[in-house]
Amino acid sequence: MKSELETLVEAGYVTNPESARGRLLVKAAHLFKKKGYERTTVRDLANEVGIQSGSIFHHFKTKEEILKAVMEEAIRYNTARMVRALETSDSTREKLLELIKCELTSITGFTGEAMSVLVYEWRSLTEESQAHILSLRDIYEKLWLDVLDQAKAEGLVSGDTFIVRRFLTGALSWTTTWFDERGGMTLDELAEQALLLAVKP
Amino acid sequence: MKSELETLVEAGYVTNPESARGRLLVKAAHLFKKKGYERTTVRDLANEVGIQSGSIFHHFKTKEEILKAVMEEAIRYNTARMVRALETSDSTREKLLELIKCELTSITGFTGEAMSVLVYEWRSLTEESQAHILSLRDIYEKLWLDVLDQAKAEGLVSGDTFIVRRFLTGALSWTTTWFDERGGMTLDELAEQALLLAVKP
DNA sequence: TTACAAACCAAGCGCTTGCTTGGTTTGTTT
DNA sequence: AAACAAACCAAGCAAGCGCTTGGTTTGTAA
Repeated sequence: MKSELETLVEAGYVTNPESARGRLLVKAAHLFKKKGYERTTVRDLANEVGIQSGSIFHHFKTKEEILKAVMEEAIRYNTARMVRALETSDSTREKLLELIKCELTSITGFTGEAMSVLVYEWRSLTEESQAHILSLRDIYEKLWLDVLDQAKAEGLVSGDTFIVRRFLTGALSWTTTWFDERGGMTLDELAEQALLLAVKP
Repeated sequence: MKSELETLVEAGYVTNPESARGRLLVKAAHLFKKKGYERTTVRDLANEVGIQSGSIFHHFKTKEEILKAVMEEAIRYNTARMVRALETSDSTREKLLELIKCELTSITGFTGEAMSVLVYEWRSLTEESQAHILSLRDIYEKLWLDVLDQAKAEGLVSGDTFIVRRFLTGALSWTTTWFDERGGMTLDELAEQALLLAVKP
């Protein structure tokens, strides 16, 4: 069976991570998370990929465009994964848990470094790029709010759904700094704990 | 009555914000939050303070030392405030609420910009500075964990206290990106909402 | 084999950066 | 008014930065 990633690549929705451009983006996400965007030079990045620094500009016009691409592809990929997860779950509680799992996976898994960059480095984007990324994030957030509003209507969640979502955003994105699956706790267990932040037992 | 800040200044524990060095730190925190540490040049900072860029190095040996000082003073100040708040509260539930209020105040109030810098810019510190700041943060975190452990012993909190604290850290620190007291919600109301993340109703 | 484009190299330009230097001003103490 | 230190200025250096350039290699398809 074709993986979701393959499907999205073939649709031209995200870059194939095995292409020259894709490998560059993966390494960029890695360095941008590890050292920060500004502290990472194009020479660092070229060295990591194994090419000359000038060759980078065959694939991207500017360094900032690399940062933008790292963020954009991460959002695209994870939005698609969330849409799919919502389709296959029934109850609202289950949908909420799936959203949490999806977000935790996006933070700790394949796109983890890119998601971290998205959170910490958005100030390094030009205003135009910021607006563009923000519009993509709005689509993502709409999925969350719709489910949370449904949960509230069912009495599953109390309190303002905007605030619940914001608390959750912070709590979940912060896991990137401490959670390690090797630490004895699985991601699903962590998701269950996180669900308790939002719903009454 | 003498303010807590004055007391700490006289004890030589933090820098007087009205001194030359103190004003520099306040402006630095402002710029570091607004533009990020790496994107802020010593010329930017000097311009904001109203001096020449070279004059900065009369007060600090390196640019990194400014960043370190911004972080260190913020932690010192807020740790002192937390200790004081715990002294004047009785029940564990009250202590927990006070901790949350303290942290929210540190994030949204006087030291807000510095706390934001602390969260987002620690990678720009040298390893030595990172270790130093971390040791100060450990003292701060110990206060939190002691209260949370007490709360768990009283059945007020369920689940691992480490994880509860980490969820809270993320949720609260994220408020810096969205909370605005002018938005109709007071800080105390927000604190009550945050308390619900940790304790059973 | 030829044709062509994608991918890359080697070299370096122009600019900005953190920081240094030697000297001057300002404020306080005696 | 003398003495001294804290605070600051004016000028610029050395290094590192993003990015450009003209040319070469590699892969692919007819």
